[in-house]
Amino acid sequence: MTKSVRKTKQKEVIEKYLASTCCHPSADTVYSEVKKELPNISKATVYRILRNFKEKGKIQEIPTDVSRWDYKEDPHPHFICNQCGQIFDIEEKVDIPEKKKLDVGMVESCRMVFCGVCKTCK
Amino acid sequence: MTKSVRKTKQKEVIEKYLASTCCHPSADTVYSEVKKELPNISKATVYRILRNFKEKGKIQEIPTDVSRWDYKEDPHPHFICNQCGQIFDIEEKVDIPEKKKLDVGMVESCRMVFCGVCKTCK
DNA sequence: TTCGGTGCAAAGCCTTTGCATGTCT
DNA sequence: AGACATGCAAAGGCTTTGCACCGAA
Repeated sequence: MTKSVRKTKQKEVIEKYLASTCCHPSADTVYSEVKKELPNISKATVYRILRNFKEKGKIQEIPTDVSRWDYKEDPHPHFICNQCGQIFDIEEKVDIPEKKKLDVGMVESCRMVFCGVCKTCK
Repeated sequence: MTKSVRKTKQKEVIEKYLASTCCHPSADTVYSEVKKELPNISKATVYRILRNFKEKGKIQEIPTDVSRWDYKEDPHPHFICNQCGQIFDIEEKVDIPEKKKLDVGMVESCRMVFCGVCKTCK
């Protein structure tokens, strides 16, 4: 694993793209988009940088079959539309038991995904 | 996709195993365990049957990197220990917004995974 | 007999890794 | 210069698919 201590064009462009979009891109989408600006970038680099960003807490991974990435530092739930497949951020308060004590142990983090049909599709 | 209308030894043994265990097995674990009783069963069959059970609502898929399977009909949160990797069922009430209306749309289902360190590991 | 289910092997997909080359500091 | 990051291709790991054979109804 890289230590990710140096500034590189690749990191810069990927971070810029993540910050600019609100479409919760997959690694593959990040790759295609960033490739427009850096035609020689490799998929491996995208994966490595996304992993790094995640470890730094700069982005969070949304657990779906295909991992998608969210440019937000604070963890929050997501809503996946069963019809169009789009992913939405949930801004509304929904009792996330961060730092909560459950019987089995202390909750340090929590991933929450809601599924349903979004307004547009309905 | 199979229509899953016939009783087969494979389905029977897999269901029996799922019902008997509380270890949230992965597809691969199901395969190894069931293989003891049905040495000729193939992995493809295990995957097909697990998918069927899920579609029937007989089991639920827990979203992790590797899918694991839970023999329960009612959806409930899970707790994954960061240390030993074990998965626990959360019995305690934690406001699951099933059938709840969010801004983006109507919630039909919800997947919730808590991470932390379990009592035993601590 | 019929058509769904199974086993096997191959293919698919997403992601990671090994290694030589390039490049920040 | 030296450690770290990247690109490329190959390998990995999990899951699905194609196809011929098997077997429940």
